[in-house]
Amino acid sequence: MVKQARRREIIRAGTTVEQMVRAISDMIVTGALLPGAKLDEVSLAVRFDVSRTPVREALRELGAMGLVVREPNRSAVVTNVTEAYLHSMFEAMAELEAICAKLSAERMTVDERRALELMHRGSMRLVHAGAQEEYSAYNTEFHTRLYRGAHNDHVFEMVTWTRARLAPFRRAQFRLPGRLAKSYEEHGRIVTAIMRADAAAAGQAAYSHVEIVSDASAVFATAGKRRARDA
Amino acid sequence: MVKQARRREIIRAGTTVEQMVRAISDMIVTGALLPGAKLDEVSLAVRFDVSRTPVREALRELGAMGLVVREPNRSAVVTNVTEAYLHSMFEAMAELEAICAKLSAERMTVDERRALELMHRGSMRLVHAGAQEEYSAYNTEFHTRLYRGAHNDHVFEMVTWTRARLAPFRRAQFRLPGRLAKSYEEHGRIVTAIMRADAAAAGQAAYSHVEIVSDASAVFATAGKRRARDA
DNA sequence: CTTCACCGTTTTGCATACAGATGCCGCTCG
DNA sequence: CGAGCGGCATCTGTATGCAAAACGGTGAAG
Repeated sequence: MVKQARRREIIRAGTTVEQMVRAISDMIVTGALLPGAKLDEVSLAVRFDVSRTPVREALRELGAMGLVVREPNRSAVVTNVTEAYLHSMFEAMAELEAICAKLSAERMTVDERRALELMHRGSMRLVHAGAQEEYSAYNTEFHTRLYRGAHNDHVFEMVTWTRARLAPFRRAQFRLPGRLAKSYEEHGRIVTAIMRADAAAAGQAAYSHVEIVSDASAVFATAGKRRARDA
Repeated sequence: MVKQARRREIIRAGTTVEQMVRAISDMIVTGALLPGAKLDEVSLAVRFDVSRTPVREALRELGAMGLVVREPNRSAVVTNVTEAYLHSMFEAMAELEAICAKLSAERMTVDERRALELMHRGSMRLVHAGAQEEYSAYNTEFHTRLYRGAHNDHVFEMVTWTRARLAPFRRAQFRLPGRLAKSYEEHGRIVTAIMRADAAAAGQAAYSHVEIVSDASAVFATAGKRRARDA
């Protein structure tokens, strides 16, 4: 503890709360921290080389975002959800994607449309190569472009938030054989509708593109007995 | 400060963080705290009879909810938004209401449908009486029933969150003459569609029921010079 | 008259200390 | 042998103190 104080005088060490929030939420989203994992304040404080005070603030913020669950006098826990809630998130995601696609079809600038189409075409090779990692990156950018193209900041926030909460539960997305090609084809349908400014078609294509999976047994298995409580 | 410690031994005084979050967010939502108002930690600490630590946590949580804006080394400020962002929230609200109405038309139980219709009919008298306060309460319950009737918890969270953020900007809702009757009639259209399980009609009726108003000049006026900065 | 710089005051950010709550483990008693 | 209980270890919740950053006002220079 004294060491810490001394160190702060020399290097500007210690992380800010914002950085911690980012770091922890990244760990949750990427699956480094699985649903059900306990986040005790002291360990985190040591890990980030700060005192418990900023850690607590970060955890509270994560709690407000829904990434962790906090009960009084108990450690924060990476949020685990019931299958019903998971299903509701996927369904909501489909609706949000549909809204974004619809609005994108109506509002994207010429440049945005062109860029979307270009990127989409350019990544066809990833499908043939079966490059899962790279395709996943392309996929993220594709969807982000849709979200931005809607030109509605609040919708953007909602969809980003939902996507983050959903991320821990769909990590193995492109592992299944043929999923890449199917995804790419569905993207193509969305792109076509947007280029035609066909809002209804874009919305439908985007809605059906979201795989509404409520089976998270793999994740639930690792989370163990927490499962029942988070209802 | 010593006084505080002594007092805590006698009465269980001091508010919990959760209570403070509730209290402050209520003040923001009801308009007791106008957009642009500064929330300094010490004043709040005194007001709630706690130290700055829990106040800071409450403010951080409110920040994560979007009700206050926090910049480094600066007081938290009740969120003010640009007209563009305000517009995006209203538009998002319309989309969310449409989703809820659509899903309600598909999924409400018989009891839920009956209760909705009964409440709606029962409050016709409020329109004739011009009872703005009571109508406002009915209105809130009406919409909440729609949100619940969608049977989608994540959508419920999003719509509740959006409504809370929007609340400070539409307080004078039912003041305009004829607005009550118009609102009631629009509700009627939604109810009818839901009773018929006509999802598309319910969605459209709900969408057009949301008045997309992006003129918040009244609120902005009180917020003063903060207005320009919150972009 | 305006603008910029400097210094004291105020306020935030964080570390630390302490009190209360929770959970665990062994002990005792039935 | 099992169930209930007490005490200890651990962890959260909050108060407090200190350092650093921002704000405000005054004065001097242009």
